[in-house]
Amino acid sequence: MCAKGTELSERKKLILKALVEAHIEGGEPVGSKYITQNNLLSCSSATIRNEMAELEQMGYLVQPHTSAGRVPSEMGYRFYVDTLVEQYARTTHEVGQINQLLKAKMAEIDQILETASRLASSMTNYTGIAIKPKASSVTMSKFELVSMDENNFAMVMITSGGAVKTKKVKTTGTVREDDLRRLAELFNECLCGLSADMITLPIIMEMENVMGDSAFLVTPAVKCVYEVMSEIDGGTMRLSGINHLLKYPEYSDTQQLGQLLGTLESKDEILDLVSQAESDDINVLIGSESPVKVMNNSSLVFKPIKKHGKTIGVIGVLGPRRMNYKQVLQTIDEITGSISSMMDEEAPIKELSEKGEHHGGE
Amino acid sequence: MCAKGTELSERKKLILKALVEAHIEGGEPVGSKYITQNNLLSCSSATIRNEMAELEQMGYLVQPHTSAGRVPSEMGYRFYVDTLVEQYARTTHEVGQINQLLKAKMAEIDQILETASRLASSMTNYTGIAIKPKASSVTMSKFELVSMDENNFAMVMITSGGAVKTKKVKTTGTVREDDLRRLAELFNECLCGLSADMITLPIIMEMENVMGDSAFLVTPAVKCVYEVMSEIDGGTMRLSGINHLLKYPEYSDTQQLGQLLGTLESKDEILDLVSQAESDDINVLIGSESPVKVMNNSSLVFKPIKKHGKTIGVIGVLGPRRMNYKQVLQTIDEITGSISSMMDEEAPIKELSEKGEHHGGE
DNA sequence: ATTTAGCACTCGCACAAAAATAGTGCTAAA
DNA sequence: TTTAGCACTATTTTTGTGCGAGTGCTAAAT
Repeated sequence: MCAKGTELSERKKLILKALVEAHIEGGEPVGSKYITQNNLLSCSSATIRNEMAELEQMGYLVQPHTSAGRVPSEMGYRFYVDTLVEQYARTTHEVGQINQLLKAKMAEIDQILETASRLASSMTNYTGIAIKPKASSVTMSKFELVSMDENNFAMVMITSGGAVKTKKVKTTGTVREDDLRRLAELFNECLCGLSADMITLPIIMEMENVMGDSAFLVTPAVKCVYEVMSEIDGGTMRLSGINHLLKYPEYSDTQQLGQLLGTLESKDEILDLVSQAESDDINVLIGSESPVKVMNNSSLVFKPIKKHGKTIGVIGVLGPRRMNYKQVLQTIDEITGSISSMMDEEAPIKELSEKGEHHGGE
Repeated sequence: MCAKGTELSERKKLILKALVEAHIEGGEPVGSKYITQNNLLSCSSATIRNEMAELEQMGYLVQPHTSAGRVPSEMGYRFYVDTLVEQYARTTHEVGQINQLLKAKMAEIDQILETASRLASSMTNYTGIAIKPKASSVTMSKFELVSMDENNFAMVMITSGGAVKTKKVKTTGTVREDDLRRLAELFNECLCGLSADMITLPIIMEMENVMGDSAFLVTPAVKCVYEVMSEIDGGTMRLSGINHLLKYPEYSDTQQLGQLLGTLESKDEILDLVSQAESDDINVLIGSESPVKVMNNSSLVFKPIKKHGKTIGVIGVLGPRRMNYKQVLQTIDEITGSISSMMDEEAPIKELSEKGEHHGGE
């Protein structure tokens, strides 16, 4: 908007920073006096007042009413975050902990995301968000069919992304192992590489044709493929640590909080939000920068997790606008980093063997 | 506790019922006057007052302070619910809707539960709960290994309960199709029917022995089995419609609400709670009847879903103590009923074929 | 003997006035 | 350019008061 650039004197920056942090800490408007007392600014409250007045004119600060202290405006937060992002240093001492926690739970991608979200929440004291974005177009790269009993078989699908999905299929008639093998072959031939909308009726009919007597297997199986594809497409979102929100007075308006939670649960909006804004690095949405109206006094910090260049998930944190950006930025970055690197080296397989052998010795 | 039996006169019952319902409706203490006016009790407020005084002495009512109306005590609610449970009639007109909604989403058990929880929440306006209880002891009934690429294969496991689970396994060396087949055979031979704690080191070593050169495959694969078993064991809980809670003033104490949400998220307590109380039919926990302290002014209504006599999930509703038990009991019963019956007839497979054919015509 | 009417009494709540607080803006001096 | 001091103002907190809802009791009515 009215980005006048870096017209801020060094002292103004210092004051702004101090004020933002004080406000994050306490949640209340902060006055000139407070700053002179607690911070090492070597000037008097009057000076601060002058500066603050200017900062307010420039749009960085807002005062809720005459004779209240100042509160950072959205622009103020934005400035604070931007300068912060440039400079925040990785204090590596927490990384170890993250790694350990994540490794312990290393499993499917969903689990990782869930754990990461929990982790983010508990480390920052805000609400953690884990998102598995919509995959634009899923295709299958391999099918395998496993018989379970006379009327059921399991369908194992490996997606182009390398994920393994399984569905149970109930058939109307009895299934012979033999037919299953043929069907699997057929699927591998005809359906690999096709996205959901490319599986057309003619293809299905042709397959039924080929299967002859066992044509009745085709439709339910294809239906499964459909389902899995759209399921993966759908996207997922998980929250953890909602209770943290309640600690902050800005969410004491139950009306609004209710709306917010409702919006979060319906997930679509957030899902869109996140997939749009993907800047590949940490994103910080402050207040009304978010298109979701109900998040006006909330901030959302999130960062995608990449594997081989593809986004496979997003980890983030939701909290009041006055969230502790310093800590949050750092934490999110570390968590996503840990996951990413862990993804690349892939499962720490050796561990069980060790565990197993040590087991006797302990 | 002090169950003096059915010492309640018919009129007392009527008054109690009227009062409970009035309180559910409005949320505020209800006085003698209100009852004479709105309900068809043919006596004056003074009489009601006398009766209410007695009811209070007996412990069915409580007055928050002198000169406020009465509020049902826990015991009062309990009485109300108990009589209600005997008599509540199934109004079948909503069942159709439930069936439809559930069928549309018919998929894996997790999805069903999730959908059901959502449904319960939206139909009752309270918070829906879906629980997949801890399975006391899972065993595998079949293994299948599917190669993905040189260093990865997928492991498909069919549990004793008939669920299909998949895990991706990364190996340290190259995998030949041949070895996979052998390994699968071996697993089917050695591990079927074993619960997690029965898979001991000697068994693993023996398998490694048999596999010879390809022994390196065994450990990571076994680890997966472990993981899946404990994962299934774990139990799962999902909430939906948390925002509904906020509509009720009893949750306006953000402090307490926060604790409640925290407890809910950690899920263990609720999981235990539910698996303990399993009376196989509808359970109603009113206020402090629940061992979870933080739920003192909440009620929990839930009912297990059975398949072939085994509990595979629990659907419930959480709300304020003054929840609309009539409606909730009914709804939960209908939803669980729908699911159960749907489970038995199993997937409505024909549908896709129809859909497919109509597809061209539309 | 049970129900009803009437009345005095008790709280809590909502509203209003008053006091206290905190922080600003401005002016004048350093 | 910074600082000190002071007047000003809006908010918050405290205090006080009246109103109303609802009870409990007693006495009359059925």
